[in-house]
Amino acid sequence: MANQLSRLDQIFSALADPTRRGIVMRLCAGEASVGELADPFEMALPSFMKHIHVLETSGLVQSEKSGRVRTCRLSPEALVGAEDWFQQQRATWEARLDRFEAYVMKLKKEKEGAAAKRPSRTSKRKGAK
Amino acid sequence: MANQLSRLDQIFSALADPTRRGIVMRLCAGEASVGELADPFEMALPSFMKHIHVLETSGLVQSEKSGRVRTCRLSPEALVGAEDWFQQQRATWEARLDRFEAYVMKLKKEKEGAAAKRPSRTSKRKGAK
DNA sequence: TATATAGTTAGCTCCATGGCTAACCAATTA
DNA sequence: TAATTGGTTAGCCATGGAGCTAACTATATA
Repeated sequence: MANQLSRLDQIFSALADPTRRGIVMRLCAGEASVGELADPFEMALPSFMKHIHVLETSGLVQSEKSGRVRTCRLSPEALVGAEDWFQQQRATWEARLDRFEAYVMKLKKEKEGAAAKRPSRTSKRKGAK
Repeated sequence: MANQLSRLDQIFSALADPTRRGIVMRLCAGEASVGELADPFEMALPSFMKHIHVLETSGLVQSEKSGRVRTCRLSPEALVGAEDWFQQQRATWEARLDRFEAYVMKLKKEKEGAAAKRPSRTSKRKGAK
């Protein structure tokens, strides 16, 4: 029944929608009612509420109702969780780059070792900003 | 015609799928052929190729074919772009928290000012790791 | 040249997503 | 108590995403 999506699945697919990113951005600035949140969007309320619901089940947003107004706030743990994923990827990716750089340096050294015999040729890299 | 999804839409929805996150993680460790990438996944090749294609149009992955083998590599700019989005959210969110904290401090001070008359009560915060 | 390998294309299902309207509570406010 | 406001529920529809099989192309290899 329940498709048992992983937490990251839910967070990323929640953030894949511009309306929902808009909501999250708005909530980063502070809590707000559903009406306030919906105001900037040209969309029927029920449609909008679905977005809120998606954000809630993803764990990005919490809400509570008092009287007839529902107030939403960000729950940043989820956001941070996703951010962590990127940092992990970057870590392994940068580690590899370091190794690659070391490898290139080694190649370069070997080349320079052999360069005494042949005319030298500097290697080129494109787009090194 | 072309639905003109924003770059972030594409990146996040690309990362919303565990197969595709798997591919990205694998590619963080270095380039690989489609076959190598597909190997760990129990999935027909055409289905798998769709994932590769999604990753390519999102800008997360680049590939080139030489002979009959297509080699894929990460293009990290896209990843970094998404990571940036989180950092921006976090920035505004933390700025708010700072302001909030300042506000709480102010309240606290005012309270302490009045505390000479009434018994003091320390405010509590839950989950301050 | 025949066979195997590595992708690719075409085309089909299924169901999740994003939007809508209409009708419906339940608190406020007049 | 009647009307308004703020949200909710139900249900419809169109699109797109993720998977499949079958058949095809192009490059290596025997």
